[in-house]
Amino acid sequence: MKYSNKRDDILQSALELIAENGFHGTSTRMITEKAGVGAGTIYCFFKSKDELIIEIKHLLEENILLAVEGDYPFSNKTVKKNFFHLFKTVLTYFIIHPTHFRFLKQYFDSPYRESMHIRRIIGNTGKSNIFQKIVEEGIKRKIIKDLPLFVHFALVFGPIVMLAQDHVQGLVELDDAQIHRTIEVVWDAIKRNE
Amino acid sequence: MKYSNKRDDILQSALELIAENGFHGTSTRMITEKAGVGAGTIYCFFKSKDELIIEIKHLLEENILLAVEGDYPFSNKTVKKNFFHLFKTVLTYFIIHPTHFRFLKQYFDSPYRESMHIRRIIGNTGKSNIFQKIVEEGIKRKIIKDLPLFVHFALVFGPIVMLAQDHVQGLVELDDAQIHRTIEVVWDAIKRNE
Amino acid sequence: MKYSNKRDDILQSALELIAENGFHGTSTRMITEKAGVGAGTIYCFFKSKDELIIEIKHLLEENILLAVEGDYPFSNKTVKKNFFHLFKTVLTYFIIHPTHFRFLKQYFDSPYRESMHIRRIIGNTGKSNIFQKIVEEGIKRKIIKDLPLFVHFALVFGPIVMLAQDHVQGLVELDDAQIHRTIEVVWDAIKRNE
Amino acid sequence: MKYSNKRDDILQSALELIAENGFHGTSTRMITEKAGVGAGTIYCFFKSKDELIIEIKHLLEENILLAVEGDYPFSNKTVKKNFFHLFKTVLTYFIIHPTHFRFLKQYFDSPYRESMHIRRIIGNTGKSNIFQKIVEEGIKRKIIKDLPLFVHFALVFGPIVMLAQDHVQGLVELDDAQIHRTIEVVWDAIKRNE
DNA sequence: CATGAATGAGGTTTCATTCAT
DNA sequence: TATGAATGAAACCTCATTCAT
Repeated sequence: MKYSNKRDDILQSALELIAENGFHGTSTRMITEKAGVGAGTIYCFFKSKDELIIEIKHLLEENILLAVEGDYPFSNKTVKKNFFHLFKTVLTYFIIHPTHFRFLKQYFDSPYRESMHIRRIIGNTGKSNIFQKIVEEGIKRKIIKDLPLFVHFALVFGPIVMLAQDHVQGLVELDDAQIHRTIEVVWDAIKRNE
Repeated sequence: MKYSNKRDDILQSALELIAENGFHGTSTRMITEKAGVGAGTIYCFFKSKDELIIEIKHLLEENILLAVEGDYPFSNKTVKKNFFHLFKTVLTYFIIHPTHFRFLKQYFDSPYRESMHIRRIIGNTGKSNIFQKIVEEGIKRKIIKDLPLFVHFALVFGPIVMLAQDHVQGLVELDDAQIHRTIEVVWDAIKRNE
Repeated sequence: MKYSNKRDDILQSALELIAENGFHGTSTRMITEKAGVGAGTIYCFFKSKDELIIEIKHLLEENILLAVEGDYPFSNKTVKKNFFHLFKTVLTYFIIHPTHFRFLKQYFDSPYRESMHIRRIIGNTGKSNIFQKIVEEGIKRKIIKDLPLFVHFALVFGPIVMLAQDHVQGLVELDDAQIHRTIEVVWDAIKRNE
Repeated sequence: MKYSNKRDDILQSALELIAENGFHGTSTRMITEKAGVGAGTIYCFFKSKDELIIEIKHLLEENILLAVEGDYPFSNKTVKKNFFHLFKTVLTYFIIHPTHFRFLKQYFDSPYRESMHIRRIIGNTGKSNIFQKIVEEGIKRKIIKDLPLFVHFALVFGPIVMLAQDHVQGLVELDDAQIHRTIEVVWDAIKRNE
């Protein structure tokens, strides 16, 4: 095994507590108590509370990327199919993993790491910029409206985040049918008329 | 004048500091120093730091509502015109008052007041529910798609918040033409086809 | 009054505790408890534990300088009389104020402030460098041996520090007669033969 | 070999680190890392960090004693020659081994082991009290002034320590000629006039 | 209404030490 | 003998809040 159990326990406890109470509402003491380890054990694995938080962020990013890319062959499909897949996978991921969503929302929105933005996860980060590719191909093929990428991003991920937020807060229930209808509507926004 | 100058100074200082540094990054000491008042003076006007923050939120809410309603006669116009007015006013407000946007973003996203949500400002709160009225009328008249209100909300305010965020962070410049084009696209999403 | 009582209480408690237990053996908690103030009160007056310690050092330095210069007119006397006065005053000061001696010894010897040295107090600091003047005048008048200043310094203050240390540790009792005889001997070292 | 390599490595690392950073500035972790051993290995050889430090002190004491006694036949020589030999050897030892000097200075000056004193190394301790013998013989033969031993000690070792300190801190360069001249001056102090 | 000295609970982090391997 | 993961007490410091003025 790559890491000891305790390391994982700490990561999991921190993820859940921070999703619940925010960074500043979560003391290292709370984390270690929930994880069932000694108060100093965090510092066997992470240089500081900050590093722990950044590590969680990295793990979640990898996770989401995996969910989106997975074994789905983007290159064999139509622009519309790719778009539907991306939208559905991301929204579903947030609904299935509300804790991850809440953590990331706090991470990107808080002044904790000012320079980051949720788009970095799905949009432009690292090896992957699936969304950008879909949009650019759609524009080139005259399937999608010719708007700046950041507008497309806002049109697509703005609703995703807000719906996930509603769901996570228990204000609404999103089933597959509802999600599918919503994607159709967003597609109406970005697709070219006629 | 309704309030003493000192009270206003405290509110203004707190608003700016919190927009910049977040709730937990802003100590009462910072607020009183920036406001040029004594360390204890906050407690002449507010029961606690929390109450101060809630008061700021209320004031901003009123402000935005005023900007949206202002002297615009919603009842004399078409659904589309009303929608365009609402979208443009809200987004423009956030762009003109980045400090307000940042404060509210932090307020609603943080676990500070778990039960709140940005929709409460514009959507459903208190005396006003303009958005709801526009949507319901549009649905009744078969101009707007028949979707749950919360979906419409996500489709409209999701992009607004994300664009405002981009603008506030200095990632993009949103001029009137750009805003107008974006509204058209969102309208494509929610309007009925044919 | 320039400072509140509490500030003085903290200074005094810190001085005594550090003289007894050293810097690292003295926690801020010990200081505040001995001073009878709250745990955070140190930070009303000093930016950090370090600043508190530095402030104590400054006060002691001023004190010693005052004792040495006082109203003694160095310029009216012979080199030998001036030397006797300086030696006696410094050694006596350390004997009367063993706490001050112990604090300063720890301050200058510990790697706390590596760059400092006990000579700075009496020798070269700030406006005053009495010892240097005495030595230089003595050399010019051919009363004192022509050696580098630092050697003279070691010859004179080395024994002073070591005797004070003996006294402070209770190993010996130094009375005025003993001190006087000792000065004579040190004078034998630095004075020119014939 | 008497001790395992690891034990020696720990002793050497601790000596160097403590000379550089002081007792409290040197963690057991630093020592074991520098020594290239496991974190717990210290406790295979020493009951505690304190015991390790005391062991180092003992080793250094033995070392210095060896340097002073070496194969120099104190009993065949004059008081003055013996005195010169002792002074020169001790000062030179400190200059050659600045790490040892710094360690011992910290050890004796800190409240770490309150009861100790530098004199114990050379003066009165254990099997050896060379300095005492020289002084007593000098007094008996009317070569050295009839002063208490501790005064002689201060007169001789006070300057030694202070010069070594200057040298170690890089404030001065002490060559053999300089050392020799200095011994002459100290000798002027303690020798009987006429 | 206004102050600011004072508080002390609670925050993150360090570190000597232990113990199962 | 040797390890190093794990511990938890204790360190320094921050900060919302109080209260005598």
